[in-house]
Amino acid sequence: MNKKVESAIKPTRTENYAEWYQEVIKAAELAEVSPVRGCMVIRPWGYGIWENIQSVLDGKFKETGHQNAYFPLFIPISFLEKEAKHVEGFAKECAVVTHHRLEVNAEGKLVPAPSAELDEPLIVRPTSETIIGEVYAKWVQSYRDLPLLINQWANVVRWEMRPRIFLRTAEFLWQEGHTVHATSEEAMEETLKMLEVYSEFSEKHLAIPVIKGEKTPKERFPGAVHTYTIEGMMQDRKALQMGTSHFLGQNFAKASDIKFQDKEGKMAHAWTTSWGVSTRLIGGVIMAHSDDDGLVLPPRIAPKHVVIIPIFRDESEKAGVIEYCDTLAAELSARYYHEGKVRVLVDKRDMRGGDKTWQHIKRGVPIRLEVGPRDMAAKSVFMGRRDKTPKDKVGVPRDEFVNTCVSILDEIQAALYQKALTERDSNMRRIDDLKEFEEFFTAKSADKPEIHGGFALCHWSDDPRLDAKLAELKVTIRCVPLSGPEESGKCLFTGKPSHRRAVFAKSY
RNA sequence: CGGGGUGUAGCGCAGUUGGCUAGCGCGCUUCGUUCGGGACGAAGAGGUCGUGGGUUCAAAUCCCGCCACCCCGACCA
Repeated sequence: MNKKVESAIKPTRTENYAEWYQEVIKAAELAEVSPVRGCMVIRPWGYGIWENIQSVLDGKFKETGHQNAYFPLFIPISFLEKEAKHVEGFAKECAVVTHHRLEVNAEGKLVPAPSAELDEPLIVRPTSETIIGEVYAKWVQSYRDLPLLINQWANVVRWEMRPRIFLRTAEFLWQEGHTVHATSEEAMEETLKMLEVYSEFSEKHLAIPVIKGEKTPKERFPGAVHTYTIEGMMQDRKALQMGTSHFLGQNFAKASDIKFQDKEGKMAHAWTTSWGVSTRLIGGVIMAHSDDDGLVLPPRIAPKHVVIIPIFRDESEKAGVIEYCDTLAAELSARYYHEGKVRVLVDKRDMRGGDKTWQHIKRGVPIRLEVGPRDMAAKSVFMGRRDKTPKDKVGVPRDEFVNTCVSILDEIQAALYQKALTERDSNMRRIDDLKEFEEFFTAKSADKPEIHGGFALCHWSDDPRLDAKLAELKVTIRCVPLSGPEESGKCLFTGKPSHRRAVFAKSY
């Protein structure tokens, strides 16, 4: 009986990472492609993760003094035109609304009515700096109106040429914070404060270690003075930009004419910031933690923490087992776990236990309990943890499980973070030699590249030779880490003096 | 948007030198046997072959257009 261990997801990560990613999404019922080009349908399990992300972040935004508001989906084209770099950055990926009515033509087809053409076309927001700026200009009159600290939860549209579910879709969900300040210092403080909120959220809730850093001028948000980022490493060792926070200086304040009168009665343009994270985070969670049996969810954002699977032979056993499970579920649901309660599902669906179990494995539920007549008699539960192998299950006294459930969830959370951190750190290194750099980022088999590379910390300079080499290796500068110590060195590519290392990686 | 690939049942695929009523596996429904486990047997349900045109006695199959998805680029959260 030499049964080969088969993975629930095929292909595996090492066989074909890109395909594995999509299979996990399918198997876990997170999302699917929609009938609309480039857009995804987020299924209940995937949306449940987003709701948890939202609820935690929303709490943090409010703790840091922000309020939610909502601004229009449509933006007049002329608004976008106000900031030159901003136009350049977004114009080529904008959806444009040109008409406000349809009519039936001679062939019986619905077409935009020529008589209903808009005087000024509207774009569907790719981001809201310009429309919000326009409104803020009216709201901000005096230094007493500042700071203005607002966030909005919204959908945005960027007409992407190459969509990938959660990572890059034409429409996606996000939050965008937009703040206005009286001084440059205050705006910068806000920018970095929100970067810190993101980084803490990523590490504590998503269990993904991140590097906080500043984007180089080439990678900056269109119109920003400084763009900060958190960069996480996925299991294929590529970097994922998981959140950004922008110090916009006075660029947008000038473009939208956000002015205020200071204490001395002088007029001045304000200083603004913007910051956001999106449903891309779900893609990050998938790629950072999942294995060849499917999704693995950090408990703190899992839609369900515990799934109880009742096991019974026939109808005569059913009622008793279900009751035992319901009572257990009620007790567990009364326990506090961080921001809320323990989220429990009793899976009573009429289907085979094995199928059910595998489904929950593939969906990444942190703890599975299988409960049958024998467990009832022994006052115990049979527990499987998603951070262990599917066969690794243990019997635990029922009451002990109720009492330790919350700490087990914390254990799983910590284990996932630790694993991701170890993985990240073992694939991150300082490189001071160009040859080593090239080897680091070159796959051994060119036709079917294996998982390789990682984060390279290198000295650098702004130079065309560097750009050419990076383009050749398909590597980008992810950021210049904020915590990076000043140290003198030489640019890897030009030999010019450098005083700080940047993170180099392939990326999504 | 450039290069390559794919579109046949819910999913995975075969059929594609044009030719009977379009097939297989998984899944689904019902019944039975099993069952601390992704079971087995039997009987069923389910398809205008991505879409629009063309060629032909005859098109899933050949030709042209379009659309969508996947992969590799360029761009980006």
